[in-house]
Amino acid sequence: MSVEKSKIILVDDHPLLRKGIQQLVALEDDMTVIAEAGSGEQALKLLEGEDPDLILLDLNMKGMDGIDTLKAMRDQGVVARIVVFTVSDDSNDVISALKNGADGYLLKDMDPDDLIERLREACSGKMVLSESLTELLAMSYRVDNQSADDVYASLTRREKEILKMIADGLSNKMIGRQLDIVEATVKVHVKNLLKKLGLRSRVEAAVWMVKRKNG
Amino acid sequence: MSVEKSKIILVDDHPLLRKGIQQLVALEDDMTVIAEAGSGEQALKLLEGEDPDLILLDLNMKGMDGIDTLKAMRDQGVVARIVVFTVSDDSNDVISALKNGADGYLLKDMDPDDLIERLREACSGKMVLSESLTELLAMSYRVDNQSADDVYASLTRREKEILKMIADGLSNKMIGRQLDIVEATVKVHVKNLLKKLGLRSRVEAAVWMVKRKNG
DNA sequence: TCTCTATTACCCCTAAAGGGGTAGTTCTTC
DNA sequence: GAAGAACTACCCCTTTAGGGGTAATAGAGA
Repeated sequence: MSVEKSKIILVDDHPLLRKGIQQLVALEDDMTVIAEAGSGEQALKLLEGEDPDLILLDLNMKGMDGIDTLKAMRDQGVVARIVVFTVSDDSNDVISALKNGADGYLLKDMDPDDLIERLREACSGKMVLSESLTELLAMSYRVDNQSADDVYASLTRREKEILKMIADGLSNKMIGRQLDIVEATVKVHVKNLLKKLGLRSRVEAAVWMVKRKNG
Repeated sequence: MSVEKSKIILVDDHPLLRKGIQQLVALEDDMTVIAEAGSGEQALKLLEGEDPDLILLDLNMKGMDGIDTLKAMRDQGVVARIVVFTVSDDSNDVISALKNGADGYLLKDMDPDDLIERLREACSGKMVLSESLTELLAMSYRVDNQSADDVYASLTRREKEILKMIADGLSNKMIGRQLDIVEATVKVHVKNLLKKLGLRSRVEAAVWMVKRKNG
C-alpha cells in the first residue's frame, strides 16, 4: 500500500504566506496541507472537524495570538504536533511556546528546502528548532542557575515585595491589606511580575522564589 | 477615674455554657460580657455594631464552624483579641486556629478560676493556651524539621502524586488530564491533602513540597 | 520640557480554586 | 461478612486568580 501522507494545517493571518507554504508542501509526496486558518479562533473551530498530524502556527496574529491559540489547542486536547512558525526570535516567545506545549519553533527566514525537511522531521515526532535558536535556548537553560538573578533584578521594588508574599502563601487580598493598597492593584503587580518571569501562575512564582532562595 | 472594663463577646451554640461564663465574668470587676452569639453568622453580624476587647469563640458550632468564623472575623478586619474556647484538643484544630489569627486556645474542661485568669491575660494582650496543649504545640513546631515526613507519609499515593504536580505548577485540569481522571476528582484530592497538611492553598502546598525536598 | 517608568486604581471578562455535601466501587483488614 | 480506607465522580456554592484594557499621578532622566 502507498504511504499515508502527513496531514498539515496552516495557521497564519497572511494568505500569501499560507499559499507559499501550501505550494511548497504540494511538491512533496509524503505530506499534504489539508486545511488553512487565518486566525486562532478559526483554527480552533477547524480542529473540531479535522485530525491533522502537524499544525504550523504563526505567533503574531491579530485577535487571539499564537501562544493563546497554542494553549487553547492543548486545552482542547489536540494531540497533533504543533510547530510555531514566526519571525520573532524573542527568547520569551520561544520559551513561552515550548512551555505551552509546542513541539518546535521555526523562524520564517529559513531556507524553503530546510523548512520542508524540518516539517518532515516534526511529523515523525522530532522536536524541531531553527539553528539560530540553539544558543538562545542554551542561555534559557541557565535561567535556573545564574541568570535567574538577572530576571529577578528586572522586577520593580513592589513586584519583588509582592513575589515574596506570594511565596508566603498570601492571597492578593491579604497582600493588599498588608501593603495598604487595593486588591486590584496587587493583581496588576502580580500580572506584571508573572510576565517578567515568564511564569503562568502564582504557584509557579512561589516555587520559583523558594527555589531561588534555597535550592 | 475608674478602670475601664474589658468588653467580652461570647460565641457558642450552647446557651447554658454562655450563661455560665457570663455569670462567672460578672463576678469580676475588670471585665464584662457585652454581647453573646449562638452562631458564627450571628457573631459576625454582631461585630458590625460592637467593639469588644476579647471574643471567646467555640469551634464546634452548627452551620459556620469556629475556624470559618475566625477567618471571616479577621477578613472583616476585626482587631479584638480572639480566643478559641472548645473541647477539641485535636492538634489540627489548634494549629489551624493559630494560623488563622487566634490569640489563644483554651479547653473547656479547665478550672473556672483558671479560665477567668486566662481571660484577663488575653485581654492584656498575652497569648493564652491550656497547659495540656504545650506538648502538642511543641510537636507541631517540629513539623518543619523532622515530623514533616510523618505528615507526608499520611498522604495517600494519589495525594502525593498530585502534590508533586501542584509543585510543578500544574492546574487541576492538567493534573486530571495527566492522571486520566476528571478535574472534579483532582479537586477532591487537593481538598483532602490540604486538610491533612494543614495548609490553606495550593500555593502553600507547592512551597511546602519544594522546601521539603531541598530546603 | 518631554518622556519613560513605577505605582496606583479602576473597568471588563473568564477560568481556576476551594469547601461542603452525597455516593458508588474496589480492596484490604479484622 | 462487616468495616474502613482509597479512589472515583458528581452536586452545590463562593471566592480567588488572571488577562485585557484605560488612566491618573509622581519621580527620574534625557
